[in-house]
Amino acid sequence: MSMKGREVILGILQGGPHTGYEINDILQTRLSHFFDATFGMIYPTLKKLEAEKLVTKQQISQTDRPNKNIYTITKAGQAAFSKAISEPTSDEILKSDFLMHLYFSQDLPTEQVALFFKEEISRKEAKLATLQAQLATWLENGMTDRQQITFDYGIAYYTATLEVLKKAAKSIAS
Amino acid sequence: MSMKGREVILGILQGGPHTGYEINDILQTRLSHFFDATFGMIYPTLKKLEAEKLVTKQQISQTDRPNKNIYTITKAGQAAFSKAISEPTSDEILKSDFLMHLYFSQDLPTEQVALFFKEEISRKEAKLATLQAQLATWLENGMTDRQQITFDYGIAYYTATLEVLKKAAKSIAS
DNA sequence: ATGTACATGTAAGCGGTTACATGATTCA
DNA sequence: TGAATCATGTAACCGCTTACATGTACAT
Repeated sequence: MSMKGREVILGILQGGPHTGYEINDILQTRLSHFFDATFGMIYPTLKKLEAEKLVTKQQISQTDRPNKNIYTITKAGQAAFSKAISEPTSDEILKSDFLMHLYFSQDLPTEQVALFFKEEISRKEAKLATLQAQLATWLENGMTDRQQITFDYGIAYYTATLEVLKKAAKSIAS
Repeated sequence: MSMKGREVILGILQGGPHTGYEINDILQTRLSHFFDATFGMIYPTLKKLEAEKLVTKQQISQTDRPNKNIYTITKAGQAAFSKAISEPTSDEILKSDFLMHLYFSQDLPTEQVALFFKEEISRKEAKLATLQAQLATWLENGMTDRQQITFDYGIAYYTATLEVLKKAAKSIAS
């Protein structure tokens, strides 16, 4: 079994105490090319983790901004995380709704397929830009060599697939 | 919302009647780089689809092999599929347990990380080989130009990521 | 006026996973 | 003798999605 939201959140908290909002931010900017998270998953998971005593919550009252909860990993949490990270890795999974549409698009008009391409290319370019924009800040705040590999992987993945997409988009238009 | 198992199975049945076993085979060989399916999902989905009258079942008794059920899409099923395929496409999602391990691997010994790399490279090479091996048969049985793009995408994706992985594996070993 | 950043939560339910159960035939 | 191919299913459960609910401050 692969690492779930539970273990991923513990992993982020290993790097220091954070609020749910900050956890989401890290996930969206640095891990978004290989994990997808939403608040709907983050907050309930944090609650469960607290109930299991794998993290502790510190409530901070703020006047100008909404109150916040800062979560800190416990010893038990660190043990749970160490165990998870040592487990063998499982298969990578790619789910592409765009490729699925394309695969079964025989009865769709060219214009509609062209629109699907346009949208997928935009989304990927945006994702690539977000990742590239992160590099500077990330290097300043401390990026390990191993994390750099996950970054390179993301760049290569977006670059290679965008190239196929752009070539194909041209060919179907003609 | 993206296409779920339900719509994917309807899409395959648009191409002709099939058993659950055959549906799995198509999914594993031609769509495995952008969709993941298991029997645990296929059979229950087929059952629901039949209950909703989107497909019909024909039972075939066999003596030398297990009996089988051949499913055929109905008009209502075709309508449901047409609707689904016309919907806008949603974001691609990549889940990589390997990259997650790598991202959080600071406390793991080099040898263990090296093993993770080795396993991930093997898995990806196997996937790439399966896809490439399909090409000939697929072209014979009829492959649309649009399906060819999904194939090219898979090859590019595996090739580019394998390259990053192989380079990185060398660098961490030293 | 509109959007973005900050900030947290719940309830219902879906869609899939995991584990189990069965069994003949053919090929190496 | 073991593995692969053919072939189908169920039951329990989990993990996440979706939709909803709320509110301030600041910038454009």
